[in-house]
Amino acid sequence: MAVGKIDRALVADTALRLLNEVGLEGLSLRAIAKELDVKAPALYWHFKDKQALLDEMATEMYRRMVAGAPIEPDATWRERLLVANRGLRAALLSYRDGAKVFSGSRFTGTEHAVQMEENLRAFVAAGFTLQQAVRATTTAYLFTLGFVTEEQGVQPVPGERREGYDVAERAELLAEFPLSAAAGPEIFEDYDERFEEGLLVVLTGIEARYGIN
Amino acid sequence: MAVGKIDRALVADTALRLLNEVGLEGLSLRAIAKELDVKAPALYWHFKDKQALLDEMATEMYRRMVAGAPIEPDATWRERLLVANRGLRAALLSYRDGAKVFSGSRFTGTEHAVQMEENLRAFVAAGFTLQQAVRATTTAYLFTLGFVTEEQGVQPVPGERREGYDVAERAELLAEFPLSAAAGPEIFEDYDERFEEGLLVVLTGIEARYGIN
DNA sequence: TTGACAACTTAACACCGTTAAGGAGACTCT
DNA sequence: AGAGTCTCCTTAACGGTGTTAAGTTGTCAA
Repeated sequence: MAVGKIDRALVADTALRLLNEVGLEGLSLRAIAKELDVKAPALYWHFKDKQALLDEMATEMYRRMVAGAPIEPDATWRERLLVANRGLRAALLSYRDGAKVFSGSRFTGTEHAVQMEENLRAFVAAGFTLQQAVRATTTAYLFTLGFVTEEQGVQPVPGERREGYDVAERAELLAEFPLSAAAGPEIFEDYDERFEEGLLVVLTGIEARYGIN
Repeated sequence: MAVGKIDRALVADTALRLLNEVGLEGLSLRAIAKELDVKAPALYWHFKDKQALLDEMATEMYRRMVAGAPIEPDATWRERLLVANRGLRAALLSYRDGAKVFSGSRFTGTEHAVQMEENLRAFVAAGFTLQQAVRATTTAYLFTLGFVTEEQGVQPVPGERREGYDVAERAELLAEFPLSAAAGPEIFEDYDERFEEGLLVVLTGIEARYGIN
């Protein structure tokens, strides 16, 4: 594709684009290399192994999430958690298998700490202890990660559904379990609304447990 | 190893045992087959592909979780969520990469619905609508899944730590971000306590949001 | 005794991540 | 200008992967 010079950012960007077409399983170094008009071992000049490339992809996803969901400096802790977690979900959903790539990787560099520091400062200013601030934010973060992981397991890409997740068929199988059968739509549909609801539950819990306005 | 007949349950059990030695990455069909004194293609007689075997493994993990964390028939909804989620975490932690295997798979059969049905019934009896019941339980479930996924990313097996997660080293790198640096132990240590705390936040949120005693 | 079926083996395919060795081109130093 | 060095890439190869096709063995039934 591209003929110019290749660097880490270009590789990561290309890999992210390809990810949406082939999924994590199909994301081989040879496929990425072909997209860059290069042979697979060339990638080893820029990354020590495939995991390092995945780490860079996750970091880039995080960068785009921060850019796509900016937080106002005077936002309350509630607004911060809402914006950050909605933004995280949106960022993960914008790539096939985004949650898997993200949660299996670690950030490169320390860039991500900018946002983290600002958030912690705001929480502490709002009356949280540092410990409470970390626990509150990670509880919400881990819920979001779990949610999207599950969501993408059923719906790899918004709109298309993975086979074997037909709600009607499931209801037949679970005929002896009426409540479980009836719960089908509540488990495999309406992800947007259910995410909001779950996030709200977590925020409500944080407020009630830590007693901050 | 074993010389007698092989069936799905034995394969899944053997694979789970091997999982703890080699991790998900090292869990090849050839390795599993060797453990059973059989060649790899033999496994295709019992499972249509590797994912089907992983599904059976996840189902077996779930069975052991239910057996290891029994719920008293007259337990309150709070007790149910506590026991179920603590039990889930314990079950996932008892296998290397347990959370990844679990969340990447789907249950075989309908056996899991027994427990689900009983839980939903109890929640509805306690005053939840079915929708609220499902949302409450899945919110807690997804938090637990996210938590253990992250936990096992840092600590593949309780006690041993993955490289690159040294808290002191991390604090140096994040010298410009004092709060983030100080948050290190709160992010990478004390998983037991932090899980309890997060779970409590979720339960508190459920109670407050749905207004059930 | 023949035939069918279950449960396996052998051989092979296409693909994977990764390493070793080397080569083309640009840059620097004398 | 020439030699040397460094960057960035290629070619070739290694051992491994999931999976399929075809053939083999043993067991039970008609």
